[in-house]
Amino acid sequence: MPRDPKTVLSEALAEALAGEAPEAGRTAIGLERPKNAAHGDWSSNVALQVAARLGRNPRELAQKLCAAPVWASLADIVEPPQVAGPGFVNFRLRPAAKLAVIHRVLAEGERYGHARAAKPEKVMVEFVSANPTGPLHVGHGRQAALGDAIAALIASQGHEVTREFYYNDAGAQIRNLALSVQARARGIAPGEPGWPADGYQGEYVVEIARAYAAAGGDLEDLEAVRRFAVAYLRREQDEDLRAFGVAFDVYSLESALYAEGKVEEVVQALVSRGKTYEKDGALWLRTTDYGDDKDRVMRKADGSYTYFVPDVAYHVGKWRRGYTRVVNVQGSDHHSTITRVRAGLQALAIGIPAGWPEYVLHSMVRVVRGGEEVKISKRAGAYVTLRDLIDWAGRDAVRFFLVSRRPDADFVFDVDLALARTEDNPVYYVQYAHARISSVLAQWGEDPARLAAAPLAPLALAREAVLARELAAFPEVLAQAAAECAPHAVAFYLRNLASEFHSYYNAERILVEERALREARLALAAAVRQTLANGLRLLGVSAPEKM
RNA sequence: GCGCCCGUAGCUCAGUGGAUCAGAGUAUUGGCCUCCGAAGCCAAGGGUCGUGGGUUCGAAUCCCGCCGGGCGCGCCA
Repeated sequence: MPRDPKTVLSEALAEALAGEAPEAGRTAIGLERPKNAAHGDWSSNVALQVAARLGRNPRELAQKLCAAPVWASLADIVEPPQVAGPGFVNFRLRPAAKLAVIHRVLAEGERYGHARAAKPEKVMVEFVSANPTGPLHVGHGRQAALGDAIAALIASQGHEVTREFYYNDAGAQIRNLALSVQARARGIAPGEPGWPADGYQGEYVVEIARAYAAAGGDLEDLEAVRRFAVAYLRREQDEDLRAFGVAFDVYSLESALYAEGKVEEVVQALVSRGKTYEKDGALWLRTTDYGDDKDRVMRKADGSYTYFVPDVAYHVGKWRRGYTRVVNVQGSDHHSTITRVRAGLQALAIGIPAGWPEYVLHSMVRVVRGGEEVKISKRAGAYVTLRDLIDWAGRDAVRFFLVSRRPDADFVFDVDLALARTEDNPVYYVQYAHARISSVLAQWGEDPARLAAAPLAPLALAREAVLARELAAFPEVLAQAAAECAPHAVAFYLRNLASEFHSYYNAERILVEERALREARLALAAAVRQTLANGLRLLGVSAPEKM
């Protein structure tokens, strides 16, 4: 396998720099793909950076770098570099070097784009973590799609990833749920005498009450009602997640933290470290020492703990389990917890880095239907569930759509668009390219394995070079998306790759008479198909052969 | 009032640790199936990148003010 052009260029550039500007010392060589293809395949701004530091003329330095002797030895890979603009050094790869990626894709297959981490880490992605007080709604769907894709991306870079779901089964809200079910079972409706103050009004509560009665449950036993309701809703949530293609490795329970004494342990540690004080009958944590705008209550006057205390205990557990990188995917309405949890962890001084854990906060999903916004209110019970979305638009479309926007961007999910115009969803566009290529390969009828060695020299068209260039970018797209927890970059990449293929397909025929050209084009198409499939898989979307 | 996030084409959104493009989809208009899948392709029109300053050779991108929107600001979770 030929060496990666980027690495070759980077090393050669470093050598040229050492020759022309030894006083620059060791400098990071920035090499990137120009957005504008007219500027070549690779471009470096190293002359601009170094010149600014040394007080030299950037364009002149760039000229000297271009004239360095090293390029002559790389003549079979790259054309002589060119200076452009204020001092960029631009590279244009030789056609053969550019097309070589096709063989690489076909050789690596499902692994193409994946990387072997120099230092594999134990990574946990915690997401969804919905409390068992109701069905999963659209916001949970966004979180499930995001979290699963982020986990897959990080795993693709060679790290060991665990998907974890944490649920709060110990708080006041669970008690409210139990009281609501009990009330419904007694025939009490919201607003009527006997209805709990913060009761859950959704229809699903009626269903749980009915099921509890059918199972012969004792209405007076609130603890039994609670267990039944939690189990019922957990089962429903699991079914929805399964239908969405999301699976977790570990489920953690808040109640277990109490049962195992982890919460008490953390409180004691904080007290003995002098990070707390008593005031107004409550126990406070000095979170202001760690950037919070005021101290926070840990133990209320009634003796119970506030919600973030078990959360700190939970994260101590994550750290002790060896997760050096933890990504928590949460709605932006929880952003204030970040400071508190990190403050608690820092106050314990057990070696946890200041920025640990990482958080990916996503904005709320606004659902629009019939031109009007559907308010999401769990208490009122009127909201769009994840199950609804899957039923309307299908799993692939929902997952692709929910993951194709930046997490922190506002998000409008137009139900009518998903319902009535499913064919306009970009996911079909990408899948269509995959199916189209599959169809061409089937029509060709020979063994695709042969294509892995097909000579590529016949690929002389500009469009073919563009496709090869796009294919070569895939590994970098994945690496960056994984580092930045930005799966939407993959969705946009796939959209673009599909677009370039459709364009090529319409302009040129693949199954031409001439055998050498035919097989070269088939190899290119097969490489595109493989890359599309690899990208879709990371997003949890299927890559159909027919549709 | 304070904190975090956001403001880019009619609409939905990319690009945002400077230089080398203001872009995609959609909508509108006009073309392309005797030929590998028309769920496709080609083309046109459409934006002083919320606004006013600042830094720089260069700002959608960085800094400050303002306007507009979202989310938080509880001994709720």
